[in-house]
Amino acid sequence: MAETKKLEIEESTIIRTAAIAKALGHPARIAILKILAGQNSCFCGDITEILPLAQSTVSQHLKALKDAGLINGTVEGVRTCYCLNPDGIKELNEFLSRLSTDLMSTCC
Amino acid sequence: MAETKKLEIEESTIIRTAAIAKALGHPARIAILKILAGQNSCFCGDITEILPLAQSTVSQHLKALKDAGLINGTVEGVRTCYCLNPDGIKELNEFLSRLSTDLMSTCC
DNA sequence: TTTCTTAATCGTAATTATACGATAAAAATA
DNA sequence: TATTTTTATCGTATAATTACGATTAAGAAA
Repeated sequence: MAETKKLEIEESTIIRTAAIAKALGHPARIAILKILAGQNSCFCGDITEILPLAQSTVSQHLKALKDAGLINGTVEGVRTCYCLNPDGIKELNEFLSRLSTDLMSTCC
Repeated sequence: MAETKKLEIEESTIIRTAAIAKALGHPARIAILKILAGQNSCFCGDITEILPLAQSTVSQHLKALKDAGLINGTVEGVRTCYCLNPDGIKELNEFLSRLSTDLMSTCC
């Protein structure tokens, strides 16, 4: 039973880790995160000017990052102000560094 | 020019980071990496017994991990012996921890 | 009120990912 | 040699991703 429970926890960790990694799994989304890290807030239009992508595509990537819990978006009038979500970024750090540790410890 | 060069380097880093993250972006592949970390070598058939996936599907995931440089496969007679690729895992650790650091430093 | 701006969503097309069974190839075994 | 074992690959179906332009909705400005 303890075994089963441990397995369930492990599995949900795997699923969450994979979901975070998936959100990072496109150059545009990595770039967006770095842009948001460089300034403490940003609008979709600003990102669209920086990246060689259409506004609708940038909006889609922003949605993916938001769904993964890595960024927040707060409506400010006609625009939406995006910024990194501290909780999500902490989770990203925790889950991925834990994975790295697990893999490194038995490998390198 | 220094600026342009820096940008190119940055972009290749972003692309590689995204590629590594993409390889991690599926629960089955995270599970496979953990299985390989638990023992220093493994055959496709062993993994197929552990995971609820068909042999051909496991083989596909192994190929994805190999293409991303995260695992090695050496043919041993009729079987293939898979194990973590230390270089790839080091890269994983470097690129993702650097990303975490970049995002954490301005966020949390 | 009308026009403009901004971002989300819709519709769509093309590509990629995921999963499976079936098959093929190569080595081990009978 | 014939059979078995193991894994990669093929063929295929379905779903998801990625990208774009067009449209919509909501607020700001004229």
